Amino acid sequence: MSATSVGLPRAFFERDVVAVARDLLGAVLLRDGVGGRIVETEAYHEREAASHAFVGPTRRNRSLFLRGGHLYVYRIHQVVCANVSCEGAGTGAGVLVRALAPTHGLEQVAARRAGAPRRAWTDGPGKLCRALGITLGDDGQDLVEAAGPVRLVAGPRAPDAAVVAGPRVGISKAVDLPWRFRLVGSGSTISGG
DNA sequence: ACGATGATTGTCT
DNA sequence: GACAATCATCGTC
Repeated sequence: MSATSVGLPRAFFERDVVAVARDLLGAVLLRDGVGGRIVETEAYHEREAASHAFVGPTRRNRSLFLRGGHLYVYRIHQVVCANVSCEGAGTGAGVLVRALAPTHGLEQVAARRAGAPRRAWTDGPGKLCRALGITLGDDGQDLVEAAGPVRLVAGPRAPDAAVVAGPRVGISKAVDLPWRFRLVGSGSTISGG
């Protein structure tokens, strides 16, 4: 409920997708006031094979090609995951939000993740979407103009010492790119996950 | 119209 | 750590 909550500007997203993925650590993702601090992200770009945008625009991935700052929500297996589009219009690039630390609307989060231990409430891309109530209906929303229920609020910049970069997980192509970023607490062990 | 394919999660060992 | 569930999307016939 801070009066200083500031939505991230368009220019933040219209940059190299890898830089945005790193800088998104610490930002707060909310849906209807429920959400938390982003602690893990991954960058995807149309020029590498692991990206949904690699094959060019399709009905499903079209949001990735919108100019930076739009939401791309897709379904995989039985789950929904959320990205934020980056770079310019026509370029398929986006940051996958892989994990966050709940800070707002804890009751809602707990209710939606009933049955899961607290540590597993929002530690995966599908889990956090369920916890926040993000659905396919949120696909294509513009986060900068905040016309929809999803908001992305700036946080203090994560110090480099607290950021760990490594290979992305859950993919079979372009596995060597170190485009996964995690925010780790002081004293935390760095494990590949 | 048909078949292969996942940017995952939960469960079992 | 390994493995199956499960279905919309996408390319091909």
